[in-house]
Amino acid sequence: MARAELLRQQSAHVVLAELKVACASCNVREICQPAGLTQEELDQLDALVNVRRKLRRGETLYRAGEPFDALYAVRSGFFKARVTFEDGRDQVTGFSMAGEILGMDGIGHGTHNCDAVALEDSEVCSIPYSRLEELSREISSLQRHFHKLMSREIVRESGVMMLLGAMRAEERIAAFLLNLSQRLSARGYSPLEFHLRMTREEIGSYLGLKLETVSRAFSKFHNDGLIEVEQKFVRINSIEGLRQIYAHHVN
Amino acid sequence: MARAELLRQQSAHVVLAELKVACASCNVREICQPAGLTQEELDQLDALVNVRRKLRRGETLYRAGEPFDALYAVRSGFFKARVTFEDGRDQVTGFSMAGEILGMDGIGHGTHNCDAVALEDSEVCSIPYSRLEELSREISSLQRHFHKLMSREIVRESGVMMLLGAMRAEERIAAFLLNLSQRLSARGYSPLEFHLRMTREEIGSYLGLKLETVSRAFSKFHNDGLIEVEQKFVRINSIEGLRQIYAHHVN
DNA sequence: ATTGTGTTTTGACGTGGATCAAAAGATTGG
DNA sequence: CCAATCTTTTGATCCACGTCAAAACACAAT
Repeated sequence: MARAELLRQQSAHVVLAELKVACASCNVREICQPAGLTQEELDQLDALVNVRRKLRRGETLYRAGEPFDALYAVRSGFFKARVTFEDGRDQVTGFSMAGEILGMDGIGHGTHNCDAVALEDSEVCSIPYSRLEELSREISSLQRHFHKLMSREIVRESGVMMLLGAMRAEERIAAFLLNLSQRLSARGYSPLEFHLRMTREEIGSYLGLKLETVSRAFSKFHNDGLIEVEQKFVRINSIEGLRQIYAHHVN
Repeated sequence: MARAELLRQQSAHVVLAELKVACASCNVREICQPAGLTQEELDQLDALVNVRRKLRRGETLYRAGEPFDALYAVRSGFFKARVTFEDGRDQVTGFSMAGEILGMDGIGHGTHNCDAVALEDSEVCSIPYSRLEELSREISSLQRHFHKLMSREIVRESGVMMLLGAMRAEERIAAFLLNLSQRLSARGYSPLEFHLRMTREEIGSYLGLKLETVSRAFSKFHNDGLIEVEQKFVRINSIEGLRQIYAHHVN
């Protein structure tokens, strides 16, 4: 139901986009819809977020080391952020879904710090950074909004540090599922049924685990009646059960 | 991203306090100076960073959940950032030395996300956040500087995620020592001899290890002739040797 | 100095998750 | 459709680090 509603909004948006009414009607809320903007400010924002880019599954939006000049709002699709070591191994540092912002790691040093890879066919709006800076000097609610986004990314990462540093395998995976569920829910999708866009190996990389461990945890949760898993499809039977694993921690 | 890059990023906290002319008397040695400020702008910055606060060892600068209203520039001393679970366990998410900024995690939700605890007698300058926002709307170089600070904190944390997710105990500890060495060096202290301000347990918490593992790694490095350790005092005999451990990685 | 408390080291042992291996599904391309 | 490749599952074994324990050591208060 919620999903159908969102899809309806998305298709309506495509039509409107051609009429240059992008941000106000876009389901991407992260940066493009701070509250309390005047019509004029909304128009300025629309002008800011102008360039669209489509990516096929597997394509990279940007790579570590490339010059940074824009943030990206994910309009549709799913991305992973990845850092690669010299020896070829890589670590996934985050996943981004529609309505989230990519690229804030590049501001600090003027070059991207990681690769952003589309895990399915995706579309992004690019937000030229220099113009975002200008506009946020004029529109204080945009400024505040942008600062909150950056800060929340800091908080998100310190959450992952806790996952990695203080929790055991099953707790990490329960936390991962709950987090995904909550983010999907916040965007109008079902919090209880969804498709994983990433492989077990990518989940493992993100959580500091091996793919076999991820697989075993999924099987365990299934046997305990907490979830259904069929390949990439997940149904959560007991949010509360997952919370208990997550909250079990030590003790 | 190259491993050397990771180290650089972890260490690169730039200071807001360095923007402040009155901080000429500050013992913090600036790394870089902001460009293009008029005298009037400098005076405005001067007024911004006004309130000082001294903390004794063990005191908290702020606690998770408290309302956020200011950032803090560490003038002297040493802090840890810590997140506490409901069950009483805590995880150290970072260490801050003189010349670094604390509190950016609070912007996103208006409340602090972690505790900041002084590990030795320390002094901070507080920077009222609402005035920082105002001023950064007027002074674009301040705005840019602030954004870089936030972004570098994001990058620093993703570096820690890599430590925690992809490296083994001795590699983490070598990386930790190298990072500390580099940050101290950047502030004019010796990169080869320093006092640890935190306990083995706090190092372990930060690195996702137990204190015994930290202690054993120190002993191992000592036996291999890479470092001298006597309680909190550390002398690095071979930066290169530590780098090799750090770069050795699995396989 | 003395006592108490917190920190560090080291040894012995246990275990959670990695590694190795193999087979069963999925997915893609011809 | 089939063949090739990638992904997932599951079992068996291993080992890096955690856990438990004890003693040495540092430091602060008295």
